[in-house]
Amino acid sequence: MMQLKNQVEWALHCCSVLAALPEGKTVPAKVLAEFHGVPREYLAKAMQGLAQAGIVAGTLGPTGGYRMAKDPSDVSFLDIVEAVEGKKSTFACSEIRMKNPCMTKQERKCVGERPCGIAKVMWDADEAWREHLRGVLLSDLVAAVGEEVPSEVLVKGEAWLNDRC
Amino acid sequence: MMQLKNQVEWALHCCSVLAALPEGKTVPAKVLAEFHGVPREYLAKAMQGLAQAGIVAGTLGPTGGYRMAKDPSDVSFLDIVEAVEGKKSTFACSEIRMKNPCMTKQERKCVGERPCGIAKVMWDADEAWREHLRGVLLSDLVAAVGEEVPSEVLVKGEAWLNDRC
DNA sequence: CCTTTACGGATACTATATATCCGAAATAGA
DNA sequence: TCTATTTCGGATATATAGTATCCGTAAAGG
Ligand code: SF4
Ligand code: SF4
Repeated sequence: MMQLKNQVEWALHCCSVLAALPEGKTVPAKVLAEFHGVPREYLAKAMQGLAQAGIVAGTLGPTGGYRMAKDPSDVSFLDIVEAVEGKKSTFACSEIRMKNPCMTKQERKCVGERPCGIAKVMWDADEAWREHLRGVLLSDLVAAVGEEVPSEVLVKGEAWLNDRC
Repeated sequence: MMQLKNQVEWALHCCSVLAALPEGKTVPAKVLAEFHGVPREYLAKAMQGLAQAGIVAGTLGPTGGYRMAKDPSDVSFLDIVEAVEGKKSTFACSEIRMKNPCMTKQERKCVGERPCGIAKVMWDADEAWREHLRGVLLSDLVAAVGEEVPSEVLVKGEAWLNDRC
């Protein structure tokens, strides 16, 4: 099916929340999970991925939780996606040419050294995908949310968060 | 892991073989599988996908097999990829906003009707990927193979195919 | 008539995604 | 100091999708 894990969607949403937070404030995974209606333990794994990538920072203890580790204008969609999904190409080449029964060992080696037309096209397509995600920043998302979501809803959400962390 | 099925690679290779074939000639799935060193029955499923998409045509009976159903300059990489992989977007949106506990039913509906910033970015990235694959034709691949692969290897492969169909 | 082929459905096996659980270390507050 | 809370990493279980095989049917050629 070639689908991104659902953790990617969650991570993007969580980042958009954290990026809009006042300086110094932290939100624990438990609250983020309840806010988005997703399983706490599994979301925690995604947050750990973001933390390892240096996008968010987790602080321990009561009053602990997550906050942004970078400026939102310095984090791209690609950074977030790759932090939880990994950086592997969508096209896995199994070096099928090497199995061709009508080539000698030497010919296999020769062909194997040359760049492959098929793989190049597929990898370039991946790169076009990444390039598009690289071009959109977390700050853009925050701005879009500010415009698209009614302010009363934003205020209510903020109050809800303040209420539990 | 977000990877294309290996059938995609096989399908691309098979198409590059079929597209280089002399007019009227057909190659059965059994031979294509042996030529690429992949399981026959599973490759057959991919070929059926290509046939359903109208890219190749299968003919029954002895001396039967597959041939191109379209001109190679009229078939894009995207056509082949989508024929075996499907057309679904890599980003599946689970309408997470609807689960937010601090919104009323009415507000959920309102937000749900507006275009979503996150989904739009992800879908646009997919479209950039598709656009790149749309731009490369099967005829381009055939030409590249003709240039990259030593002619003696091509001749040997042709002879190998002639030998069994 | 017999063989070969594509085709479609059913089935088994394997890898990945999804989800949960636990113990350890850190930290804030009583 | 003690307790509660949190992140973190590893281990484990379950569900789903990818991989692979099998079989019966229909069509076509020799
Ligand atoms: S020809 Fe290209 S796509 Fe095929 S196996 Fe080789 S490198 Fe991979
Ligand atoms: S906000 Fe966008 S990405 Fe998130 S659930 Fe809604 S449509 Fe999907």
